[in-house]
Amino acid sequence: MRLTAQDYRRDAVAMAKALLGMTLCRRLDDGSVLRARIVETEAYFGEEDTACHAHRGRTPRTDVMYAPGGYAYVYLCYGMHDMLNVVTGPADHPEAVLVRGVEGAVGPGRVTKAMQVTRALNRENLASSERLWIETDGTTPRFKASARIGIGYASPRDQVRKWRFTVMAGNERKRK
DNA sequence: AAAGTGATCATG
DNA sequence: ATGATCACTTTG
Repeated sequence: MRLTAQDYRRDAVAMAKALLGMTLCRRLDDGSVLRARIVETEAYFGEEDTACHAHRGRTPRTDVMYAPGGYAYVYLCYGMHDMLNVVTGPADHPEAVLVRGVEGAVGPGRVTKAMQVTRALNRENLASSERLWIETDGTTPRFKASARIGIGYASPRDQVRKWRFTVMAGNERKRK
């Protein structure tokens, strides 16, 4: 079942957990569809989060994070890797979830490479797009929380927050 | 351990 | 216009 605009309005931390076990779907130009289960995510929460790209305010790049939840935020990192984020939360509060891993492609740059996601999909509407969307089957895996990766520029307090979530081996539970 | 790569943003 | 910095990956 495909996520609707409403589903993306939850806050980024809750959404980062909820996305685990969901299926990232990508329709290519030739009509074929790639699907992969999400196994690792990270939450970035507002201007108050010094790890968040929007912590210095709205810029051309971060503008999409100020949209209401349900859009893709894709940016280029280190000149070679596209990173896929899911914008979440209400309008004007910049929150997003970085998709760090899917089954068969763990690592944010590997996710986009495997799923053929590029900056051409920046600002894509995940609720209505025919090229990129997310589906849930109503189950949720066990997961663990840890510190986010690659945010040495953030304040010590924000570096320590356990906003990285990774699926663990174990039994799935029914999502409520 | 260190290079590789280019957009982005703050500075001048 | 210039330059530092980067939600990383691969190679040695």
